[in-house]
Amino acid sequence: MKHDAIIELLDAASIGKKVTVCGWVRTFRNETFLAVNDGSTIKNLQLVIDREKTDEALRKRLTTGAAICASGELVASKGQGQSTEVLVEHIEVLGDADPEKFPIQMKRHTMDFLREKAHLRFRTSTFGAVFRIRHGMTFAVHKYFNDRGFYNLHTPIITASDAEGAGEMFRVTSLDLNALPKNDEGKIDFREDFFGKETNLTVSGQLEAELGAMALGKVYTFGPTFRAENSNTSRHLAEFWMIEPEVAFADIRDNMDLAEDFMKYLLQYALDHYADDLSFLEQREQNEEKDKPQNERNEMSLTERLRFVIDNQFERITYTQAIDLLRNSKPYKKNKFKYPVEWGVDLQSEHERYLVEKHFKRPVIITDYPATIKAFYMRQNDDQKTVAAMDVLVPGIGEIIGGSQREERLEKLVEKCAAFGIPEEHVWWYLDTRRFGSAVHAGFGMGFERLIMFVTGMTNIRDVIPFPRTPLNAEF
RNA sequence: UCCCCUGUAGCUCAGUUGGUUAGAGCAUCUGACUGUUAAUCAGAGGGUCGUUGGUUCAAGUCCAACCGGGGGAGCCA
Repeated sequence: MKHDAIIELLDAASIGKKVTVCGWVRTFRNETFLAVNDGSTIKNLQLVIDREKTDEALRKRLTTGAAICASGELVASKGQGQSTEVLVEHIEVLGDADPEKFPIQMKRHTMDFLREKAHLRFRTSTFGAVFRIRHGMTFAVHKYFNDRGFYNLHTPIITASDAEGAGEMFRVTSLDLNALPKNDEGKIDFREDFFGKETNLTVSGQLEAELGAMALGKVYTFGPTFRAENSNTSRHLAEFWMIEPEVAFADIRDNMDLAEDFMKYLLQYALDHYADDLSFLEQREQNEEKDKPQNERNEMSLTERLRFVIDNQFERITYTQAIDLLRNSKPYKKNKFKYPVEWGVDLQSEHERYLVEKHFKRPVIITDYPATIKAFYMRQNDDQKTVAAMDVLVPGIGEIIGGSQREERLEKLVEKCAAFGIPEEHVWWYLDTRRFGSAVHAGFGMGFERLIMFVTGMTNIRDVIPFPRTPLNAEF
């Protein structure tokens, strides 16, 4: 069906043309003014319908949610709210939307309600904006890396590697769950399973990405990731998308530089290409915050926050410095923290929030954590106590990036495997990269949905992915 | 998994120390009006108060269990 995208028709340059518009009705005012949206932009196009020339039965079908196709001349609008409009000569209803039953109305809905209508929430301005931006960020991720000589690597989604310790895993099997084959010890005999061994959905593509980096130099993965944790928070999903660059001949400092530059690039890309959507989301956020007490509101607007991150250096401190800073902080001295602040214990949310939101008021990169609280593959520092790990924390969301310089020394890595109880025969292929032509390398994982939260100002991660997967929720 | 909050009309919410026939705005329907911007005006319909059980002369209101939703914590990205 040949038709014009609404985003093209809002431009005065198209005035005078005969145009055809297909889209969904947002409102129908005065039995004359039809606001139509086709997803090409957050803005609606106003169609002006001649009551005299349009029969009543047809007009009655122009209800919120209906799909229509109309043609006519694009003219400069006589009204105030828009620059152009279409004088409709012919209009057809492609799909009716029974107004008694269609749940999406032209007014404010709660995010809760729309989450239960995930199949229809795309029709709202908010979710239209969020998912246009999500697309833009996907594209920008690939563009950023491609422009800098990285290769996109498709790491496996089904994996037999269970050594990463990144969380509970979803099992993948083709066995008949009602008649599981057992071995002599009475345990499930995975030799009879599809792959002949236990397999799961991936919790990270990192280990495989490292293998690629040790030949291609700079690689990145961007794929779905699965965690079977019983997490019920506004920033966790059981199925989410993660970006994992991995770079050979790069140390922790290069890794931090990459993370910071990457984030700034993405935010700038959003500002450059999604100004209309961002300004709507900024307005939405301000409306939401009207009901909140002053101290819970954002000090800066959405676009101000994005610009602030772009224009300012990320704060870089070590874990040890963070501990010192926290122990000298007001809330610590006044006993406001619930959890202890001691060297060797992981930082709690309340501590990270204090550092990022109260003390520095900007993104913070914390490095060099105690080895005991970080993964086996992170490179041991010369102090023997800490590893070259880094977490990037941003206001409102917390950890958006986690990464490290990888342990490239075979003996050290073998020691770590033993210490973490990881059998060498499970990771022989990973260790091989350290046996043959090992080199300094580093990488990180960025939670894509957490990035989208930061860019759009949405406060629940379930509202930045089309169909969220969380405990007890796999509808749609 | 733990802590806190919550469940009343299609939606967003009121509902007093337990007390007649459970309300409002929006949406819907009917009518009016017609250059409107979430149009406006008038009228109408719309409820097993999440479920089950208990206390009571009497439960939307109090208690318990269960189910659903949200926020926070942990785990992490």
